[in-house]
Amino acid sequence: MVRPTTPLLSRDQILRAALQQIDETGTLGLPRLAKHLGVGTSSLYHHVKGGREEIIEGIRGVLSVEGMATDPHPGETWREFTRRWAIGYRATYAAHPNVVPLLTAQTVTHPATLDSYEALAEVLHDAGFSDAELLDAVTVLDSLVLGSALDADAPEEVWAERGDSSLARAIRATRERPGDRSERSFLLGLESLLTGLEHRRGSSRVE
Amino acid sequence: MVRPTTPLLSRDQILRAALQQIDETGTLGLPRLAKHLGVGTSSLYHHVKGGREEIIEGIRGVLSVEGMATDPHPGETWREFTRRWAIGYRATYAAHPNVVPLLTAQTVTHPATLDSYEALAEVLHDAGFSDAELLDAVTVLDSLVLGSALDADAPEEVWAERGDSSLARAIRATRERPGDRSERSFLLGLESLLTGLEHRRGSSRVE
DNA sequence: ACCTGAACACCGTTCAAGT
DNA sequence: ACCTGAACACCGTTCAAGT
Repeated sequence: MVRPTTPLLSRDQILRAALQQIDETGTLGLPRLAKHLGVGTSSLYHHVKGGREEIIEGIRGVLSVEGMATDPHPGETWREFTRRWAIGYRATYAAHPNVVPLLTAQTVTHPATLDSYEALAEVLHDAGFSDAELLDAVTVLDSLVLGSALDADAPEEVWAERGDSSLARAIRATRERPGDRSERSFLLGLESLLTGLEHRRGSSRVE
Repeated sequence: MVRPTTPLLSRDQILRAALQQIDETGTLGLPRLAKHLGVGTSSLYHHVKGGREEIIEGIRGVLSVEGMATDPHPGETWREFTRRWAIGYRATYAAHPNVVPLLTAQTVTHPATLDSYEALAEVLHDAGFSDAELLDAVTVLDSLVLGSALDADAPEEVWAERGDSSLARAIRATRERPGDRSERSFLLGLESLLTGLEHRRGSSRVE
């Protein structure tokens, strides 16, 4: 078959299959992906002209749409919105830990992702944060979220194998799913940051 | 020449050249690296048996030795040591932003890096942090540092091109080297975390 | 022990040919 | 517009051969 009457592929289908492959294997291989879709490798390029890079950026878009906050609820304070923004952002990436390293290796260009950052910036602006404060806030929140998503992925067996050490002992002492520890310390960090931001905003406020 | 009387290569030499190549080009290619060293690609494997992966892990080791704190100074409080640990850790990676994505893609196994985490854990333990608190502290600090190192790498032109937006406006309003913003918000976040940790330790202390 | 060159099994991307 | 198969220029890794 050369050109089917109804397309065998769609952009969305490719992104979904790619995400699944990354979740399952930790890597993205185009030949493997095409095979899984029952198609030749070069066929992918008809739906995703930018190739591998565009596929990864497309996945970022899918995840952003699914998990990142964009609109403040009525009556929501900046602190509530920011918390919701950060928690949603992190949860989405923590659910697909293997994609995070791929995403961090390339620049954010997807509109859905950028829109979500913009929404956070606007909420902070309306709450009275100055330009500089707002920039710091977005930056530091982004850092914590990304770092936490990477951490959620990190295996802790390395420590178990090290035998006697404070860290190994602490890990053994608090038996739980690694993901729980990662999430709990993220939430702890998030509240600390929110408090820190609130305090700083107060200190340089004009009105 | 088949086997020179004095070796053409050394492990250290390879790691250094690899780091330089990543700094300059953003990627690590073994054929390119070997060519730069004036040697065949397969020669690398005599000094670094684990190949590409071991080279990257070796770079992590070099950077850890150079920049991560391991021993508390006399009279240093846990907060002072933790601050120094985090700042050194981040500065080292921020100085080589291109290596960070490569490092986050693979598990930490280098002893020098693990030793540094262990040193932090011990300081916190001695300061009266419980196992659970200590684990949270190390995790959240690690997250912030890694996330900040990634952020330091992110170009902000993306925003400039977006025209009118709160974030773009804020970036234009605070003209400065991007690295400065990144470092400043890291320091802000760090102090917030330290305060948060101090507060939490107090709340669950026994003695 | 250390270097070489060839060989192996892969990559991602492009493109002419076909409907 | 959409799929194919061949072609291109790469990868990282292994290994026998050589000193």
